[in-house]
Amino acid sequence: MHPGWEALGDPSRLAIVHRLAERPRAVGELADELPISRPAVSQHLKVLKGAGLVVDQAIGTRRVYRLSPVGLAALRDQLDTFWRRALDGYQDIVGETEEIP
Amino acid sequence: MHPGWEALGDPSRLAIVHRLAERPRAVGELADELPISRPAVSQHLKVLKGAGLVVDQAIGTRRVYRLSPVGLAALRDQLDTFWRRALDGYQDIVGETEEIP
DNA sequence: CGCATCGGTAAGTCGTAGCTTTCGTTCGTG
DNA sequence: CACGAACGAAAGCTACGACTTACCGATGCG
Repeated sequence: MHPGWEALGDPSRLAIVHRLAERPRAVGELADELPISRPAVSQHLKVLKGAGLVVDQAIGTRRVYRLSPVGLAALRDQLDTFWRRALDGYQDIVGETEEIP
Repeated sequence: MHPGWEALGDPSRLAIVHRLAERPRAVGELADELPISRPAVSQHLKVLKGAGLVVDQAIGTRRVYRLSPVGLAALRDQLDTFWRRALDGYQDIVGETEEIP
């Protein structure tokens, strides 16, 4: 639903991803560690879930969130494509400087 | 100077990166293809440059921008780390379901 | 030299994303 | 069954970022 890159663009959401990379956590657990309120964390998790970067699991009254490998892999692959194309362009600049002295 | 993830968070900047992935382009060239004005493109390029995602090269009156491999690799590696940690967490959930029946 | 092209900077406007507070709902527990 | 814990949803406020127009410096060309 959400573009994915915009999800990681926000500092608070990136911080959440960092915490979830260590281990899965509940909403309140994240809110305790971050300088924002718990509803704010919920809103961010909603965006991250919409982008397919996290998945949630209900355990009693708590909701445990964890990173989603598929969503992260999609962004990583796209970034990897950019990186490869950037290398190709870097080859060009070397070739040009030799051809146009 | 800029966090890097916020740079790719904006749709216009992501579009610029997409174009630069095809081939290096000048500022006006990008502005013609995008639905925003040329100064807006300049501002976005400034952010991307601050994040180390692009490098510029003056050719006459024109300024040609191209993707920077190092900046992109940094983000890709960090995303790859997230992905690997996500896979580890996925292993845990399988183990738990077997241990707590 | 003027003149045009190309691009960065400054100033100002406007929308929206992020946050908070409040409320409603679900689930576990005594 | 009543109470508390945990979370999501709604409403409202505010600050910031993305855009625009206008201006100015630098380079190339006749």
